[in-house]
Amino acid sequence: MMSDAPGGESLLFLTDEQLRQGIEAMFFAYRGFTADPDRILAGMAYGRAHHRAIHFINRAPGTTVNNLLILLGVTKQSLNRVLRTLVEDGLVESKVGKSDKRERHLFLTEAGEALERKLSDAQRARMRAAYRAAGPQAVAGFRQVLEAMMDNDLRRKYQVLKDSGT
Amino acid sequence: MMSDAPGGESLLFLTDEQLRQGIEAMFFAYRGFTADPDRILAGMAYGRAHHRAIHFINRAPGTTVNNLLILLGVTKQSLNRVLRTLVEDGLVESKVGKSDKRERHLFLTEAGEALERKLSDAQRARMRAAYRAAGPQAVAGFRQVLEAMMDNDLRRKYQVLKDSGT
DNA sequence: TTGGAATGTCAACAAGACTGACTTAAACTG
DNA sequence: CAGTTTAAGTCAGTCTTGTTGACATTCCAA
Repeated sequence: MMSDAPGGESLLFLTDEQLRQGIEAMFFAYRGFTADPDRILAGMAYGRAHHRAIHFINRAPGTTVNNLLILLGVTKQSLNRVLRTLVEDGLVESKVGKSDKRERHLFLTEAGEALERKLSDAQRARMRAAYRAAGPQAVAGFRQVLEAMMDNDLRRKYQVLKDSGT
Repeated sequence: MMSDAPGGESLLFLTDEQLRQGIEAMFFAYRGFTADPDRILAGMAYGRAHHRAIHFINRAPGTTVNNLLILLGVTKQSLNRVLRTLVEDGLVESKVGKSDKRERHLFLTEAGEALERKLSDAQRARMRAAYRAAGPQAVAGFRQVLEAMMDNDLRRKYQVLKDSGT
């Protein structure tokens, strides 16, 4: 296993203690990462699940229900509960597919876009501050490690989203 | 801190699109981060909450309930349920404080340590693989951005843990 | 010494995930 | 065309993990 190159840098930073610190950093940072949107949503009848749905519908407008639940990694029953309230409240629109009428394509309404903006403004502000504080080189490393940490199938989906955004 | 060289890289990488990619990377990576322990715990009657408790009790043996719930960011009632099952199952020992009898000091039993090892071995293996794939420089950046993303009070607690481990 | 603060426990409830079984409609296939 | 598969949605029930509220015990300070 262990490519134990003697004296190399690659040994030093891979002690159990270093790895443990990375794990804890990940845990605490994720709390910060979700804190601002959570606060905004706490007032309304929504939670993190709604945020995630809104985020990805905004990111890939017209996406199907099936697509979305794979991306989110939840069951359709779980997603459906969330989606139903969002449609009822007029934040999301669900349109029957043109070529395949079994599919429902999802879009944000204006109200949905407004909430999306509010949530992602808050989250981006924190991200921006962290990026600023750490500097460009750190950001590149951050992204590299995160990508390496993903499961293979999710990494592929992430890449697709990334490229579609450019 | 900022090194805001005009026209430099530090402007370019802060577009909304770049920030959005960082947000999504964080989301997908966290899924990978928790996947292995989740799989292990799925078989037993435990979940992520138990993992977190076990992790931090191992990290700071003798810690009090109050300490732990601040670290975990949950209510004492929520933590208590988890703790109770762990004590009942003989993974955690709870000792009444000597100087202050209101406090309970928490320790892992041998069985608790065994489970801790199993869980953290899996999580560290993924972390190690990600670190290896990304390289030492990327790891430094990763850690910097994560620390900058934490809330202030959590960052302080994280630092204390980090120093105690060395 | 007494009243408030801190620590932890018990009970009840809500959000959000899960599985399993089922329906409807549309698309595909032999 | 009949039969199967796929996409979406629903209903019911369970589990984990979070919440509030009420309460007991212990400590400390006025």
